[in-house]
Amino acid sequence: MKASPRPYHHGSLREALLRAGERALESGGVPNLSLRELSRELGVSHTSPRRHFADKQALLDALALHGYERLGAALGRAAKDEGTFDVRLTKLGRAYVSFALKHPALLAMMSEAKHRLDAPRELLEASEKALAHTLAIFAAGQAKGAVVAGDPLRLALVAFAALQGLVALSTNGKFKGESLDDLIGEIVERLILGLRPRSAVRGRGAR
Amino acid sequence: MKASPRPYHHGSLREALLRAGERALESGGVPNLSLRELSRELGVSHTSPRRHFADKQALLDALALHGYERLGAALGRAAKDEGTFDVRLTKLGRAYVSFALKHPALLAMMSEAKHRLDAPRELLEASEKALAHTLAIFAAGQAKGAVVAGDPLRLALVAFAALQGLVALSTNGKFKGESLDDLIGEIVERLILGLRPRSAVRGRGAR
DNA sequence: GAAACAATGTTGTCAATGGAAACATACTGC
DNA sequence: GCAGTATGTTTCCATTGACAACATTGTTTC
Repeated sequence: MKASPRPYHHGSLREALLRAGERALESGGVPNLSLRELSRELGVSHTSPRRHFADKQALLDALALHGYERLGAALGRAAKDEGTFDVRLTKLGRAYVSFALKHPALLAMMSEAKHRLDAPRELLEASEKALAHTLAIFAAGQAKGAVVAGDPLRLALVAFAALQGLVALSTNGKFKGESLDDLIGEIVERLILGLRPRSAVRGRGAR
Repeated sequence: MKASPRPYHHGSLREALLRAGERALESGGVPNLSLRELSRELGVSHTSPRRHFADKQALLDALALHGYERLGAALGRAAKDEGTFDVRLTKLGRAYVSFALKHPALLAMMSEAKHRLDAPRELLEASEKALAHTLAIFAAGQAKGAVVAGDPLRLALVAFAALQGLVALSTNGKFKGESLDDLIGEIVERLILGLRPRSAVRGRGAR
């Protein structure tokens, strides 16, 4: 179990803090994550985390970064360059929701951390990789003529908005008996239909 | 300015706490809202809020409730029974985003509060009223044949997901030069197109 | 191999916070 | 007027994040 045979006092406090921190985060959100409580769990003094993370936010940022790396990897696997646009986008959506269901509190914190004014550059970079996968799917879809023309970034944002909302709903859990799996399918399907190329596109709606 | 001429010690501490609390919330999120800080601002002792709100969460719940009432009213005005389905849905979307831009931290907190396991019943009821407006628009749209058939609740959830995502994006603020106003139009337009009735609907996508 | 050095962890301390109990004051209804 | 209640105060406690000074362990250099 122990990755390192205990090179130092504790061994690998930093990783242990990340593990325990994520556990605490998932069971009660950010306010439930206490540096002192983590220290107690790990059997170290209450200031030792400071050696690895300048403050609580630094630990959260590190957790968020790790989260984005895993999310990016999961989306990357799901969005592999195979199949039609519809299939790829559906798989991407399912992967996103799957991650959200497994790590709801982490994902919420990730989003918060990214939106902070002084968010670390690495975090922003990692979060953009997720969008990059979506972007690639759209570019490929346009090349095949499966998606309406236009700035792929803009279209990806449309899809991203829907996925984000999907996640918000899925974290909610139950929809009065609705099957989440079916709901994902329906949302992505509607999204795909709305993105199909058309001869004439109606006006932009009310102004 | 002062609503009541000062009937008691402070006058209307409860309302003052709500006002000051929302201000604090909008400038720094939940962790920035300190009961003691509020008390200082209002010139009362640090435990007086307890007479009106059992704990910090109770104050947050009250703020969230008030927020949902205002949001519901705004959506209700926007979704008035006039115009086509497209126009109504677009107006609803714009109203939602407008609210999100005016009260970003409040809206985020509202969502959190609603998802808490022990969220007060009133809060859930108030939040469902917002969805109710969307639902009404869909029911009317189906009656006119502007929307594909199906459970209106389910379809409203699809739209709600997209709007929720729209809000998540809009709170972000800037999209590398994209105009938010145009983006709203585009998202709602795509949503509408995807919801149009069709003769044959393709499969649900990858499983 | 020993001394300088850096990395890691500890002890002690502080201010701020949320929360609780006991007490004081101002309004209200009778 | 007077009892009762709503509102606000004073005092106190445990927890938390953060900081400084110190101790210990491992590494590097001669």
